Amino acid sequence: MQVFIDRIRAAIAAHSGLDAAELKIESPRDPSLGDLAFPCFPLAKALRKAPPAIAAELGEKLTGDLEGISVEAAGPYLNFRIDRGTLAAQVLGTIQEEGEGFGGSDEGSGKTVVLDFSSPNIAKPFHVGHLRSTILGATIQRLHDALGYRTVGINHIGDWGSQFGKLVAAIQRWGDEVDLEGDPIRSLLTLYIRFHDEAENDPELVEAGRAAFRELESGEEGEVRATWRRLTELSLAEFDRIYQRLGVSFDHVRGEAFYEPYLEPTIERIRASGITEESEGALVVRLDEYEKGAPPCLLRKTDGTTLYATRDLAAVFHRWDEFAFDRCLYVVGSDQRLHFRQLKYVLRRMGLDWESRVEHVDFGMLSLPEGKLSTRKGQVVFLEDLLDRAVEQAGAIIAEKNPDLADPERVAEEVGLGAVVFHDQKRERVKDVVFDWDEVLSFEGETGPYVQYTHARLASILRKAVEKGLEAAELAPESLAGLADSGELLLTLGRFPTVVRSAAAEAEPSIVTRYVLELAREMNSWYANHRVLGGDPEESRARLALVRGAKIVIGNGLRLLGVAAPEEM
RNA sequence: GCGCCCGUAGCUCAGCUGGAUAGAGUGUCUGCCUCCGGAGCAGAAGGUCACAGGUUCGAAUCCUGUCGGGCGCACCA
Repeated sequence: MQVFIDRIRAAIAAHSGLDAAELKIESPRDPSLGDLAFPCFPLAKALRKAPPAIAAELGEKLTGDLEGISVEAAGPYLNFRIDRGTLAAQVLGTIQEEGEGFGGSDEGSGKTVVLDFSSPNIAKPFHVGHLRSTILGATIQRLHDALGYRTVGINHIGDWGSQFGKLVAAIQRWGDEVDLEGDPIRSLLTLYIRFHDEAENDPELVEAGRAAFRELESGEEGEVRATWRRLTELSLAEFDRIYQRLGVSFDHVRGEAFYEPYLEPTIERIRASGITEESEGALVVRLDEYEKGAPPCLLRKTDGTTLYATRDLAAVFHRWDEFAFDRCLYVVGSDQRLHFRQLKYVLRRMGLDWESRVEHVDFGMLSLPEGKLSTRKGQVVFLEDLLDRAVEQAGAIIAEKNPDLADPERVAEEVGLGAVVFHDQKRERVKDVVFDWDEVLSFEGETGPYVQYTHARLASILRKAVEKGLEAAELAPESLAGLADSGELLLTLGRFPTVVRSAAAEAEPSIVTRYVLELAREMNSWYANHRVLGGDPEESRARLALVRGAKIVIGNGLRLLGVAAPEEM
C-alpha cells in the first residue's frame, strides 16, 4: 500500500516542487471516488490559484506518469485509483511473502523500549482493575517487538512501602488466626482490613506498623524481613497462575524492593544536582516552576524512610543506566498522572535530556455500576471469576453450535479469554470504563469472538479448497483480475502495516482492535456476497488468494492483541 | 479552591491528528439457512458532534470561556 502512496507523492512532488514527504495523501470519503486522494488546498497559497484549477492541471500532468494508477480531478481533490490486478498482486504478494511477519518491519532495529506494566501489589487480590495494565502493556510490547525494537518488559511489583509494615504487624498479632499458606491472598486481605479497622483506636498498632517498615527498610535480616519474603513468594505464585493463563510474560520481575540498594545513591544523585531542599523536615524537590501549583516531589520523609516517588526515581535511573532506552513506557492508570508528571519534572530539573523518552501510558479508571472498586467493601470482580465465566459461556455456545468440535475445552478457553482480552482493548486507553458483565461476556457484534469466528470461517474455506484440490491463484496482476470488485478489502488489508506502526507509536492497542473489527466486518460481508468455491475455477483461485491473505492479516492482528486465532470454533 | 482528562445516535464507541454527504456495534423494527459455518449477512429508524464565542478557504477535530462527569492535589502506593 505504502508503495502506491510513495509513488503518488513522488509524482506530485516532481510536478509541484513540493517536498514529497510532506504531501498528505488520504482516503476519499466515498470509495467510489477513488482509492487515494490528494487535497490541493495547501498548494493554493503558493501557486496563487484556486484549488480546483490546481487539481485539474496537476491531474493532466500526472496522467501517464503513474503506471497502474489512474488519476482524476474532482473539484479541489485529485483522486487516484489503483488497477485492481496490480493492487491485488502487490498487497496479497506482500502478505504471502511476509506471512506472520506481515504488519511488522525493522524500523525499530537498534532501538530499545522499556515497558513497565501490570505491576500488581503483593498481598492484594488480582481483580479486573489490574487487567488493563497487564493486557495493554503486553500488547504494546508485542507491537514494538513486531517493529523490530528490542523490548524489555518489567513487572514492577508493589512489594515495598509502609503497607508491608502494617501487614507484618498484623501477622505478628493475628497471624495464627488465618490460613496463610492455604489461602494467602484472602488471609492477607483479611489481616489488612482488620489492621485498618483496629488502627483507628489503637495508636500502639499504628506504631508497630511503622516500626516494622523502618526495620524492613533498615535492611536488617530479622523476623520482619523473613515474614515479608514469605508474603512476596506466596503472592507471586498466585499472580503467575494468572499470567500463564493470559499468556503474559515478563523479561524482568522486579519489585520495588529490587531498587532498595539504589535508593540512597539515587537520593545522592539528585541532591548532587543541587535541586533538593529541606521542607518541614522532609527532603523535597520543588516543581512549581513547570506547573502552577504543582506539589513538590518528596524524596524522604521526616522519619527518614523513602516514598513511592523515591523508588520510582531509583527505578528510572536504573533502567536508563542499564538499557539506555529510546522509550520508557509506564502503563499505569490515569490516577497516577500527577505522579509521573512529577517524576519527569525532577528529571527535567536535573537537566537530563532523556526525560522526554519517559512516557506515562495512562489508561482510564475502571468502576462498577455500584461505584468505585473497593476490595475492602467487597466491591470487586476477581479476574479469575470473570475468566471462568467467560470460558464457561464459550463452552456452552460451542456445545450448542459446534458439538463435534475436536478440542472444545481448549477452544472455549481461547474464545472466552479472547472475549475478555479483546474487550479491554476495544476503546481508547484514556476512556474510563464502567464494568458491565453483559458487555464483557457478549460474543456478538464488535467482540473478540466475532473476529475469531471470521478467522475460523476463512480457515474453513481454505480447508475445503484443499479437499477439492483447488489452489490459490498465482499472485500476478493478470491472474488476480477477478478481484476487480474487491478493491476496498484489498485496500484495508494493505493498510495493516500503517495500523501497527501508529498503534505502537501512540501506544494505543485500540487502533489494532478497531482495525481488526473493520476487516472482519468487511470480510464477513464479502464472503456473504462472493462464493469462493464452486464457481468459475479461475475466479475461485483468485478469491482463494484473497481469503488466504485476509486470514493471515486477521490472525496477525489477533495475535498482536494477545487473542488466539482458532482454526475452528 | 487549583491542576489534568473526558463529553459525538436511546446505550457503548469510531472519526485516519484541519478536508468531500459525521460512521460502526448494540437496542427497536423488517428480511435472509435445499447455497463455502446464522458467534453471520442485508435493510429501516435514530445527530443542535454538551453549550457560547474565536482562529481560516474549510472545525466533531485547534484556541478561550461556561456547564456536566472522572481523576488527582507533601510525609499512602
